[in-house]
Amino acid sequence: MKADRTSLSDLLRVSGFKATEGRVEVLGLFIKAGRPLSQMQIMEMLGPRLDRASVYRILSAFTEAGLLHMAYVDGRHRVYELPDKCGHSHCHPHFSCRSCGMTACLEDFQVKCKGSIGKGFVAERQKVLIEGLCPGCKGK
Amino acid sequence: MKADRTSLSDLLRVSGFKATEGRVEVLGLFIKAGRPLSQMQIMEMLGPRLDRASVYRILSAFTEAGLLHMAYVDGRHRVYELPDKCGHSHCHPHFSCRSCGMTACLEDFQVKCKGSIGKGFVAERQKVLIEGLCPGCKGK
DNA sequence: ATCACAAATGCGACATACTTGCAAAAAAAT
DNA sequence: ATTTTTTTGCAAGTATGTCGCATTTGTGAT
Repeated sequence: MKADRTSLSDLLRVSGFKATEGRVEVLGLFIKAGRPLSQMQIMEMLGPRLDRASVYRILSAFTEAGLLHMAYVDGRHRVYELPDKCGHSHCHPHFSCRSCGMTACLEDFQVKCKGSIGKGFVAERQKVLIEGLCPGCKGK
Repeated sequence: MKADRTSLSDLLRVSGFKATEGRVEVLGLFIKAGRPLSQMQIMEMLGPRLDRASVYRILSAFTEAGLLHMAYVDGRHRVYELPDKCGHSHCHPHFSCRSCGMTACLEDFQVKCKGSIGKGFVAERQKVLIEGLCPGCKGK
């Protein structure tokens, strides 16, 4: 995926947004990182160029527009990601290390569901989080 | 499951806890409720008999000892439950309505995982959350 | 290119969920 | 019953997220 400012701006405008500097930067960050990001991580990468409140607003707006998904909640942090490889009704699972908090997308891991969720319920999305230990924290 | 105070106290002591009144009440609440509970719900049920901070400490301690699981995060609330029907490496999935926030345990819904989470990673627990609409919010 | 308008931002204040330090109280051990 | 250890209540503190409002910034029209 190309991530130059012009194409990012176009993508934003197509999604109904003004292509402001902050939005271009945040969207570019997600594309460049290729992994889930939280507000805090975004702030750390951008420095004080963008206000905390603006980052929150951008994340909410992007999520509502479908440009981002809230991937999972990590402790107290909401973690967002591009909806790459996520269909309408499922999303790839994630791993989270309970020791160091490190997270990763699990691409080679499939989840099969069986059974009914109950009469009258409509399933729209499926979130799977595997908790455990990463290689670094395993030995300790 | 019997839930009289004496057996609750014994269960607590076996788990390495002092059987204080607050702990007995909180554990009894989970057993009687038979559904996931948040700190706020517990406070509402108990009234001012137990301090907010104590409830948080009890929930943390119980979770660390394996008496409870943190089932999922509902908005800003951490929701806990007894580890009934949850093995070491899997846990029954939950449903959450995106409209009204109502949640439920999915007992008749199995999740099978296939594939590797990666070399060196240790999976300890699996959290599955289905998001969608409940019967009440479906029509709107 | 400039202007005017709608929308986004920054800032400060607020809200909420949770945590921590510490003295007092309650279990358990003696 | 007395001592010891753990837990509790209270109050203050921290962290994450939200809101209102004046100011700034894109954008489309001129």
